[in-house]
Formats: sequence, C-alpha cells, structure tokens
Amino acid sequence: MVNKNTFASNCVDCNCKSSIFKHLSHPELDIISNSKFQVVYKAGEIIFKQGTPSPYFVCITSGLVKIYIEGYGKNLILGLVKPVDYIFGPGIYVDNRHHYSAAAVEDCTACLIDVNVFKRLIRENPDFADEFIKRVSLQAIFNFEQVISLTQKQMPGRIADVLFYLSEKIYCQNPFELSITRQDLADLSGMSKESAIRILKEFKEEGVLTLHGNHLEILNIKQLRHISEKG
Amino acid sequence: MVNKNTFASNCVDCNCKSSIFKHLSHPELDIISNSKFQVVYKAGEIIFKQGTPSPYFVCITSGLVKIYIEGYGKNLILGLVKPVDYIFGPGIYVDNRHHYSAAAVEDCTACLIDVNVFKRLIRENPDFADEFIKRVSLQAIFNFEQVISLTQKQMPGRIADVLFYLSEKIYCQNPFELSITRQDLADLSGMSKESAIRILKEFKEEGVLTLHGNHLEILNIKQLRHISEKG
DNA sequence: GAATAAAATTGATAAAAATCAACCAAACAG
DNA sequence: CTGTTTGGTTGATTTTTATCAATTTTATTC
Repeated sequence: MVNKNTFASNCVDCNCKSSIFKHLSHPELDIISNSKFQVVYKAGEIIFKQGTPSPYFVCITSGLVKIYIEGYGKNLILGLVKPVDYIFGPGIYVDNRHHYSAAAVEDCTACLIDVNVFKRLIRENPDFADEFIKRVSLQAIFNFEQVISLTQKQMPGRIADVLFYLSEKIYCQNPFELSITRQDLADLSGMSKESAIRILKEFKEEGVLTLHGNHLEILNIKQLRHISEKG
Repeated sequence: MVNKNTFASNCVDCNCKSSIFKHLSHPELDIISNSKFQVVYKAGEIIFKQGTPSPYFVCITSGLVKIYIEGYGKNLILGLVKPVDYIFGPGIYVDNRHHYSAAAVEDCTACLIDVNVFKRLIRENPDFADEFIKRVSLQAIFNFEQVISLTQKQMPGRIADVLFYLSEKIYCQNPFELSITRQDLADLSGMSKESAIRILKEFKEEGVLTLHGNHLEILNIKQLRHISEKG
C-alpha cells in the first residue's frame, strides 16, 4: 500500500499555519519533512484498517477521507477529514494500532509521518503538545455531541445534524456538492440506507432542501435547525 | 458548593503512583497539593453541570462518581469514575467549560486542582504530558467501543457490555455490589428503565446471572460474552 | 452507445424498543 | 409503627426503525 506512489515535498510549503503543526519552527518542520512520505489514494481505496499496526501519523494533504468503525454488520462513520487535517489514531499513544478504519471518499494524498518523530516533537515543544491536546479535546467534545445525536435523536434529527456537519465543517458552503453516497450518509447517521433516503425525501417535500444529483442545497436552515433541536 | 467542607491533605500521601500523576516529582506534587482543595459530596449530589465554567481539574479520591450528558429528555452516562482517577473536562483545553455533568453515585471526596497549575505542569514535564495524552487516548478508544455498542447492538448486547464494564473496570470483582439504580443502568445502556429491567430479568431466567437486591453475580460469563458478541 | 454494474428508490412487512398506566416493595420520617 | 416517598416491576399498546424484495436510475466498461 505504502510504496505505490511516493515523492518528496516540504511541510513548510504545505498549508501548515492553520494545521496542528502551526507552532513548529522551520527546523522542526524539516525534521518531519525528512521523515515523512506522501501517498496517493483513489476514491474508494482503504487507507488503513482498524486493528492493523499504526507506525505513522497520517496527515491528509488533498481530497476527502472518511474515518469509520467497522461494527456489527455495518459501519459507523465517525467523520470526514479534509486538508490540511490529520487522521489521528489514538492508538499511537496506547497500543500502536488503529482503532478505526480510513478510506478515500475522493481521490486524495496523505503524508505519513513516523510516530516516533511525532511523539518526540510533542515532548520537545510544549506549544505543539498544547495544540495537539487542544485538538484531541475538541474531537472529544464533538464525539459527545455525536453520541447524543446518535442515541437520543430520531432519524430526522440525526440526518439534520449530519447535514449541518457536512455543510458547516466539511464543505463550508451552501449549496454544496455532496461527494458521498447515500450509504455513507446513512453510516454517518446510524441508520439504514433506505431510512436515510426516506428522510431526505421528506425534507425535500417539506421544502427544507433541494437535491439534484450530487447538488444539495439547504433552503430552510431555520426549519432544519428546528428538526435538529426537537430531537 | 465548593466551600462546604474543605481540608488540607497532601498528594504524596494519596495513591498517586498509579494515577495520572505517577511521573510527577515530589516538588511538583507539592505544587498541586498547595493549589488544590478537597470537597466532600453526598450520594446523589451534583459535582458539576455541563455548560458551567471549568476552573478546576477534578480528581476523585474516594467514593464513586458518574459522568453523564444531559441530552434530549434523558441522560447518557459516559462512565463511572472511582479513586484515584480524574473527571477530565476536555473543555479545559478548549473553552473552559464542562461538556458533561458529574454526580456522586456514592458519598465521595474530590480534589479540585487549578487548571492553570495543571496545564503548566503539562508544559514543563513531558512525562506527565505523555501520561495525560495516553489516558485521553485510552478514553477515546473506550468511547469508540461504547458508541458502537450503543448504536449497533440490541438491548441484550448493550446490557451485557455494561455489565462487563462494571464488573471489569469499576467493581473489579464478581460477584459485586451494585450501587447504581436501574435508571442509571438504563442510562449507561441507552435505553428506558423498563427495558433494562426486562433484559436483566431475561438474563436471570436464562441463568446468566443472579440478582438479589444490590448483589449481582455473573454466573455464565461465556454466555454473557456470547450475547455481547452477537450484537 | 450498448451492455453491465452499481447506486438509489419505493412499498410492504416485521422486528425492536419506547411509552403508558398500574401496581408492588423497600426505605424512611414523623 | 404507620404513612409516604422512592425505586422497581409488569403487561398492554404504540411508535420507530430495519429488513426484504422489487424496480428504477445512474454510472462504467468494452
């Protein structure tokens, strides 16, 4: 998997001022640059599988990736990751294994950074450590909201939450071009594909959104917010 | 809430060699000792509510605490915390607010440590930072297992998972004395109180466990494991 | 551009779980 | 003790959601 397409490139040239590496100095970024390599994935390809060893900290530099848990018969998508963000495996501080899987939703490139280099920099640069802890904390808070949505809301509320997530956190625009399938939408909302389709249809009939092919536009944000909030 | 019962005591005397503070030196522990104070809570009392400011890192030194999210009409208990462990609020690295609530399940004592002192030590002692990140990572991995159980397993599987959690992680023995109510058991498993009662009854009838008052004993671990694994 | 494969849609049915309402039992206060 | 409160239990019913099967649409490949 790893040696299908590697080429050199420098972290300094990457959009790293808003990334987790924002507090690293040029020499520190060079340490990462020299120890990393870049890999290209086609849409649909699996980047890593849960349970496998995790020798790299993976940073997405282009495209779109889903991280998901393979559960009992179906997947739960924890979230989508876009550039420049990372696919943190909490396993690198525990048992050096992945605890979720990752796959390319769109064609993408990823940088693989040696975990030991990453951990050494965490120890050496408190600003970097703080930034890392901050991002892990943000992720934990997001997970709390997600688990409440998934366990306590009915299907319309869950779909509404996922649409807000996609619109606000991933595509950052409205209307937006969905590049994910109905199955992925269902796996994000913890329901069957058929149920997801039916809820989207309802939303369309109520004038909450339009949906032509991949093109999704939220027409009535207030109403969608209301659907989300009533649970 | 905070000044109902405070008294001095030293972290070095506390069982800190297996706690998050295991890598701190005596002088560092003294810094914490000097900035902290201890509070006593009676069973049922709320320690903090989600949404409130979070100026303290809270460490449980005796008793049993539940951390829970107040969702849409009902609570989801994220887990129980016993001595010596902490009620980490991911908010201290984000917005200085609690993102879940905490309440005493049994009478308990807690140490409140100034967040700024805590964060300063994280910056100054890389071993402490590593230990902290390690524990946060472990928590994240546990949360993944929990969310899969809650969203993809049916009620018997969810109750089985909660019983394993209580037996292995909290009470660390079998049989054990349950000090939680059926409502809390239901809130741990993401179901109604009535459903939790019915599943427990089923388990009893199938000879999986006995249940006299508070005293719960798992009789057939193999069968319970099987129930958990089939989802 | 025809053939094929993959994804989306729809309706009917079955399963899972919540809710409601009533009742019981243990703990507790006066 | 005795009344009261709190938590536990049960059965009946309704709601929610998944599953199954069939069909249509869209994308892909030769």
